[in-house]
Amino acid sequence: MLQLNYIKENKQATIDSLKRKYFKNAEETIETVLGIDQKRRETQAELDSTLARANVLAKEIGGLMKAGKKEEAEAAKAETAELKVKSKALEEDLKVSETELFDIMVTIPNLPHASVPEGRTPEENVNIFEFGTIPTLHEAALPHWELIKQYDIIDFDLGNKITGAGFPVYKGKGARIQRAMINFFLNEALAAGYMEIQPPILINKESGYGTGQLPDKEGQMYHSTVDDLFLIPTAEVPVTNIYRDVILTDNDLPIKNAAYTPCFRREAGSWGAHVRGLNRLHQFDKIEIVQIRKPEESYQALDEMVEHVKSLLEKLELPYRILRLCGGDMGFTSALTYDFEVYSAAQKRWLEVSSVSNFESYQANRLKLRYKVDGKTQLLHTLNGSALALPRILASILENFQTTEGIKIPKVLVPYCGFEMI
RNA sequence: AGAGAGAUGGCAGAGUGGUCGAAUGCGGCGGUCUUGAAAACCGUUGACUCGCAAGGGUCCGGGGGUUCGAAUCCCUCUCUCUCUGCCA
Repeated sequence: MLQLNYIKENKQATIDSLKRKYFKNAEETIETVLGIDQKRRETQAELDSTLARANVLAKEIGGLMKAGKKEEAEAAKAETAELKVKSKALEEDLKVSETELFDIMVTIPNLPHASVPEGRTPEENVNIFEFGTIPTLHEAALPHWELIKQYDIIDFDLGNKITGAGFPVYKGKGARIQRAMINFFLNEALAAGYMEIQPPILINKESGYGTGQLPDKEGQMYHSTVDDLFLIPTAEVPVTNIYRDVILTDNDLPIKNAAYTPCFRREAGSWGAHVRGLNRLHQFDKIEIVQIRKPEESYQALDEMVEHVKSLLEKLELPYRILRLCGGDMGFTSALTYDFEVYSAAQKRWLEVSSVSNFESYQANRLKLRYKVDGKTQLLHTLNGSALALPRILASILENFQTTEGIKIPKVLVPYCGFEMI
């Protein structure tokens, strides 16, 4: 959620920024917000003075009763009765204004950082970095969904039998390479100064609201209705919510957490050739890195996270590129996002394997995540990124490293796997 | 799942109708003392919100009620703990 004070003080800049994110009706929305806020404050001022008067009277009545001045006490009582009716009505009004305001505020996306490129569609994202060379494969090279069958390492039919589409079963070397990647990614995060966290993978509603999955994106999460809990779509949710309703001190900062979890996404309405095999799943594994920083340090932290993800992909010897997302393609809550894409040689496609974002104070405002500076509380900045999501990394390893003799394992993973070839 | 107990500030823990945003202890911060530290002592220390300010309002798990007045009484919901049962 944006900060109301910022909007008040930077009305035109807010509107202009929202347009860069292709937010519809920016002017009207901001006007409405300011109008409701104005009314809200007027109502509150009146309510406060009504209550103040009632408080004074209540104290007086106590004194009058003790002094035995019954008549005066009764007169005061009559006045409080009136005040009570008035304050009740004002409270109702205030509640209405607050609800209206909140309902609009949650529909307003975060404002893009100055460096976010103009643009509406994924084609307008800006390629800012490329690494590695795209491998030339032998003639009989196959896409990963054929390779996994040939080597019998991932079984979609079996997953289908046990659960349903999008829940693969990893077998033998398939399972072992998964475990190897998890350990590799976690160890790299540890070496980069992140503290490892093992969070719950079911979350309650409050947590869903905290990071913005609720109220809108309810349909994307699996819901356990008996207990009203949701399966996490990403470790970002439980890890960031550790810091919900928290006031940190200087000594606590910076916070750098890394967590491996399975992730669950219903992804309603997605189908087609682009989602074959490992390209899109209902359950997958991911290592997520989360940082909580002081506002003045958050962009430096973002760069640091980008460097971390770069080093992972380079150690895995995968060709990749980094895109700076344009305003129209960026997520609702993000101020600046870098997407990492790995080239998957047999599919001849770039696959998104990581998304690294700075949310500035947008999430923190809803989470009430603050810290103390000079005795004042101030919102912190939250950042997160995948480091990394497993399925598409595995897909590109399988495709890019296939040879006529088998699939080579990237050197860095060999000690973790215990084998060099599939 | 059954029975009981409970939910108060960063933590522990008093408070059972007005003078309570709340004793006390711990922790934190500042200071005295000390070469420095510890100890001791003194002071200070909740959040949100309206207001230029002075100052005001709200918050004792959530919601509702009784009352001139509620942390305190009533209703309700949620959660936690203990015992019993089940279980990795």
